[in-house]
Amino acid sequence: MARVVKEPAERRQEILDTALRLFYENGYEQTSIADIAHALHIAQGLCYRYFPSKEALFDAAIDQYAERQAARLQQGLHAPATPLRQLIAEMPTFLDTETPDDPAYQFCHGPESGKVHDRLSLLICHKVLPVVETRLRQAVADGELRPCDTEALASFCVYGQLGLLLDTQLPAAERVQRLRAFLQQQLQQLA
Amino acid sequence: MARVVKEPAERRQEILDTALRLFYENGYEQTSIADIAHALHIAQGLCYRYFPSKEALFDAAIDQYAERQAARLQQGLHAPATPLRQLIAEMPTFLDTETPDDPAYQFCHGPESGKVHDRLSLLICHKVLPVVETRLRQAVADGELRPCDTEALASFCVYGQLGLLLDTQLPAAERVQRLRAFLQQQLQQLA
Amino acid sequence: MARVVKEPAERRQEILDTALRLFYENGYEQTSIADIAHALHIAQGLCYRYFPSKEALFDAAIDQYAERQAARLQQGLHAPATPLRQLIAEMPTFLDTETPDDPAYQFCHGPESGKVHDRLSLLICHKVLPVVETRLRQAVADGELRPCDTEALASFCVYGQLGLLLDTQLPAAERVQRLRAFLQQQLQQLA
Amino acid sequence: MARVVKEPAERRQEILDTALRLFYENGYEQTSIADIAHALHIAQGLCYRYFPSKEALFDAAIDQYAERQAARLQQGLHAPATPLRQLIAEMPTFLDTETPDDPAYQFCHGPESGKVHDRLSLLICHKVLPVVETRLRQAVADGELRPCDTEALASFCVYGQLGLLLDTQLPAAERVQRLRAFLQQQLQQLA
DNA sequence: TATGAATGAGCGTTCATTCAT
DNA sequence: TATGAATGAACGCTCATTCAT
Repeated sequence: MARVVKEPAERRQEILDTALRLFYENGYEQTSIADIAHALHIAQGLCYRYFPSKEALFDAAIDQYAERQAARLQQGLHAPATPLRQLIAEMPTFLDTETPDDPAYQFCHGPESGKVHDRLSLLICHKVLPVVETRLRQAVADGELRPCDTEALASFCVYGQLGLLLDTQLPAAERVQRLRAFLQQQLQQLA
Repeated sequence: MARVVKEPAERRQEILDTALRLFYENGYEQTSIADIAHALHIAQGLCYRYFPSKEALFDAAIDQYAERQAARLQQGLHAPATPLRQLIAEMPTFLDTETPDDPAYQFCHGPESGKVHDRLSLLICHKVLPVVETRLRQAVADGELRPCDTEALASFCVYGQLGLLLDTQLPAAERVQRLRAFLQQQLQQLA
Repeated sequence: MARVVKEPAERRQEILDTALRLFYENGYEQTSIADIAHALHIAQGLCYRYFPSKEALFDAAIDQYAERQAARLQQGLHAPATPLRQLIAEMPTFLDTETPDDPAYQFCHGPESGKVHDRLSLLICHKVLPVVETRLRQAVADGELRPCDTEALASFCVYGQLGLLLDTQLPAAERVQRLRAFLQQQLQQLA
Repeated sequence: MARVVKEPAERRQEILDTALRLFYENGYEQTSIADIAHALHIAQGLCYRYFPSKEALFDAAIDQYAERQAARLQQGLHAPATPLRQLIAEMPTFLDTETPDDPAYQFCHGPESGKVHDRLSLLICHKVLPVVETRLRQAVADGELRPCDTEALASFCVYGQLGLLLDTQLPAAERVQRLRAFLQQQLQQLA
């Protein structure tokens, strides 16, 4: 086939993106390196110049995605002089988004392969947890929040969303709205 | 080899138990049907009389385990005339236990293969959620709790624990204690 | 399951009939002993009381069928004082039949699995060949036919039909009719 | 093992040739992909780069062989200005040959596994039939042959040989000779 | 005679990974 | 950097066959 040469960083990213998509849509086991290479129009061997194994590629792909979501949230939370109220209003967005262009959109609305979705959900929560806890601690320091077990509170704020978010029975919009309302109410009681 | 004939129900349960243990200890992919059969001293083919595929065996195994955990919790929650306070005090036990004999003990303290542990955690939460919500609704009806979005509250009570429970840095005992304290405090505010 | 006891001969025949049907419809490899036993509502092990192996069962099944077809033809050919003309008119019936009750009907009109159909066709021809040759030799003795290589003639009369009979493009009725017309014409030239 | 890289077309042909030989000698079921790969000194997996399944490999192998036999006959039949007499004299060669170097030699004289031989015989006849019919139609057009059901005639000329050819009792040379003599005599009557 | 749970060997197939080009 | 033919080990699964009941 026509040999196409690209910048290593670009190639690497291409592979990560396509791998994540396929793993997410079809599951880890049901996605072979051949599938990924085929979708990218590259040779199988090329994947191994960028990642030492399939497992490493998978880990890198979901890790990068989770990292991005955590970074997005961090930006929102650390905007200077943003009150906790704001935090509450924005919290659910780390898992969802209303703009279909956002890669997170796929996460909540696209086709999904249960197992990978589960893992990704937990990984994102895992990375988001310290971000939220830091903000909560700051809120306590600022007097916005009464002193409490901020780690536990962060755990409930972050992981507690999963029950509703993973409930595929409910319309996505409703899940988000109810989460916001609930969180807002709870946090006000802790002020 | 000496041929041992057993009641189908007994054989089936044997396979489920051993399969869950091996999947949990070594991971889904790292556990072959041959491993399971070998551990049971049975022929590989016998597994296929009881489960149509490895995937189906895995699903059945984790499903049964999660179901049992949910049933355990339900018993505790529906003891007649038990106040919500009690509920709070017992909640974390659906994922943990102090008695090493309990199968749940393994879950929190045994060796674990991350991916299966993740899936099992979410599955248990998934099955426990409606149980808790039902109890919360009853609490509202009894005047123990102010009216609120019980579904969201249940989601936070159940899934919210995962952040701390999955934090392998903390000693298991501490995780449970802090969760209880936190939940108790929260629910009292909602009374 | 309810234990049903039958006359050995009857059981054996049941097994042969069902085996032939399944082999014919699904192919030899695609038909397992379990399939046959299941269709008969008997235990797998029972097949092995009547036939030593799957291969033996298959051979017995197609052999019996072919034998029957040959016997049918022989009756027609050896009816006392039947002229060769009659023979010609009846010949194609060894592979086909117009009565749907006849087991041969299935052969030409039912669903079929190519490979078994091929084998069965050749086996029937193989068994029919000597029957036809004997009749041809008698025809020569009776002066109905000029002396010739009766074995070769029988080969062409019997196997020669396969080309048209196996042509699934043509309607079954047409195949038979054309074969009769052609054979009749040919044999008249040899008178 | 030392890795040997070949042109895909060459590899593919190697596999086809060896597969046909082993299938023919030992039968379809008795020949495993491992056997074929072993005989070729290649890895089993390589067979699956060229053929999607064992069945597909088998079909491709016998199909290619039958196609070649049909092509050989076609050349002989369509030599310009060759009279039908010639056709008759050459007909049997589509299934047999006197030169041991010819792959067809193996077919009639080599070791054989009944079932594969049967299938191959019928497949060759199937492919040869239209070739012969075309020639017969031309013969009618040329006035070499009286008008008749050329399709039926072709069927008898081609498939009719099988009875003698498959008669393993007779010496191969005798089968061929008698077939030629018989066909020649028959076709002359149709002139 | 009949059952059906159990065996165990084998097979087709897949696929992560390597390497000659 | 990139290709893709080739490897080879493993694995899921099937199934003819056996045997305790």
